[in-house]
Amino acid sequence: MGRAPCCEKEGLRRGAWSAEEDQRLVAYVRQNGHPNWRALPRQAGLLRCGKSCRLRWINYLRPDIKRGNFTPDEEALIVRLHRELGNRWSAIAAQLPGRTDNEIKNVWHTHIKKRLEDGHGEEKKARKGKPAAKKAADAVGRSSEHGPFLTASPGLSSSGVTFSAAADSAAAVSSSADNAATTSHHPQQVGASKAESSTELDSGLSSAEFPPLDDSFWSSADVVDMGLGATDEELGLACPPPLSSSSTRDEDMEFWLNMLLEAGDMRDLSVL
DNA sequence: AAATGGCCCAACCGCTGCAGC
DNA sequence: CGCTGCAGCGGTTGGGCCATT
Repeated sequence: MGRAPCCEKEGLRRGAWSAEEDQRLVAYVRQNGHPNWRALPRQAGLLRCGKSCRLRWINYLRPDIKRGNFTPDEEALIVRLHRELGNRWSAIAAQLPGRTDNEIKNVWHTHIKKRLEDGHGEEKKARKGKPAAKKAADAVGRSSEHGPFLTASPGLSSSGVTFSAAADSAAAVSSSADNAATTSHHPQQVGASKAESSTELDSGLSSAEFPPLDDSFWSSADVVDMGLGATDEELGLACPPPLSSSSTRDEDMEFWLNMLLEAGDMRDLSVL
């Protein structure tokens, strides 16, 4: 036993990530992928343990993360999957494109569980259930305060679904078919968030030292280069439905469920 | 206007499973 | 076949922010 700690603790930073750290991590992953999380921080010049880097990437910096409120559809799916899978958050997250296990776990504990316990689909009192706009603001606030040069996208759409990662570039690319996360987008909002993000970025960082990522960053080719693994196509998954005003959340959800079903991931589930 | 309480979420901790040797 | 190291997972916590008093 006595397994060695995951990382040498001395001299390593902990706590909230700075914009510079985020940028370093993203830049490094962009160039080299993440074949070895343990070695990554050293190679990337980060004073973090590999675990921390991995978590930050997976839960926050990944380009395909969807942020914002969970839709009723998503929540219903979570409830259903939780009933079947239990606390296997990663398995549940696998059925919710763009959502992380951590996020789902948080939502479960802070919203859904309480509602189920209450028995009537109401969240308690006023504050519970921050207004969507507020939630978005929170995300932005956090992001900008210690945060990610990638602001969590402030462009929270009315559907409550937004798309966070990679301020400029993600916004620019968000309509890309590669981007599994996006389900609805309002260009004007994206534009607004883009402007905000740039401002935050510019004010917080030396652009010379950390030049803004160009729009091509999040393109599929780059993402593949980043070592994120196979593209959806390579994994046997088709791209999500193209965005359109007629595309509904249900359709999107159904699409992904069908894809996963076809891929065999859910063969043993009676979900559908 | 200030104090307090509660909510939310990012991040950490510790354990498990798996692959390589 | 056991050991070791790594990635991944789930539980928990700390701190910021907002609503209420």
